[in-house]
Amino acid sequence: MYEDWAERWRALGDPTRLHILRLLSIRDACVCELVELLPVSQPAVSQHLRKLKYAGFVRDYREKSWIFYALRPDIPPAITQLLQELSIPDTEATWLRSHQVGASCSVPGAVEDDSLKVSE
Amino acid sequence: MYEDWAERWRALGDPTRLHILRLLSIRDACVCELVELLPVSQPAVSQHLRKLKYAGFVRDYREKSWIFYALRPDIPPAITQLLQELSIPDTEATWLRSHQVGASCSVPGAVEDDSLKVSE
DNA sequence: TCATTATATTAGCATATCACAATAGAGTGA
DNA sequence: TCACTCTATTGTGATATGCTAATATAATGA
Repeated sequence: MYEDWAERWRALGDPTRLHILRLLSIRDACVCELVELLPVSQPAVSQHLRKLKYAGFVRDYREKSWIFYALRPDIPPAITQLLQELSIPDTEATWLRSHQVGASCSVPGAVEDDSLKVSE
Repeated sequence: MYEDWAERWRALGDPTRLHILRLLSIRDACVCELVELLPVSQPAVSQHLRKLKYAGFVRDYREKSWIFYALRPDIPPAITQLLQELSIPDTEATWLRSHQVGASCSVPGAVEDDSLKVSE
């Protein structure tokens, strides 16, 4: 009976997933953007996103070549509020706000702009 | 940086610990009372309490032979609120409210009253 | 002090979790 | 269709978690 709730809490119990949620609180992002901003591999990001989706914290939608993830609007306000308390490095917030959605991944025709890259 | 928060969330990510917190939201309880109400062994309860204590959700204090655990008053209201949404079986709530603190454990001089026992 | 009770700790096992590398699947656009 | 990119899945290994049984520690009271 408590297991369902525990599973939801557990989804928040990983630093990488908290990081992802915090990034998504700035704006929707596609997987490849998250991969650029996070210090883990693409499969790791993918699996974290799956857990967050299953737990009901994010939803995904396709747009062109990318699959975007977004915070679900129906997250309990209490949790949203607690997430807001997580600080986020200025570099990351700036990166997300200054990049056009999807513009960071090397898809044909995408803008190449490494000047603001956080990693590497 | 997110690890500290993740650890706190993780403490909530187990059904037995949620159960414990829910019970403590009714009244303080000693370990042996919790052991009676929970379907796990005494060492398991003890270890869960240690995690909850470390995560800052509960405090403990000694009284006579028993060590009581109590919800900490400084839990973020958002979390307290979410905990309130967990239902609790009437049997357990009744048991806790009808028993005198500490009266259920077989200490010399303690009242023997199995009539309201939940388990066995 | 000694026996008893309450709680904590340790040891050991089964399972879950998280990471990466490798691979598979699905769109896109030429 | 083919080549390329993006994302998901699978396999595997290291570590963490949760449980019980056994043991240790601490307080009580005769």
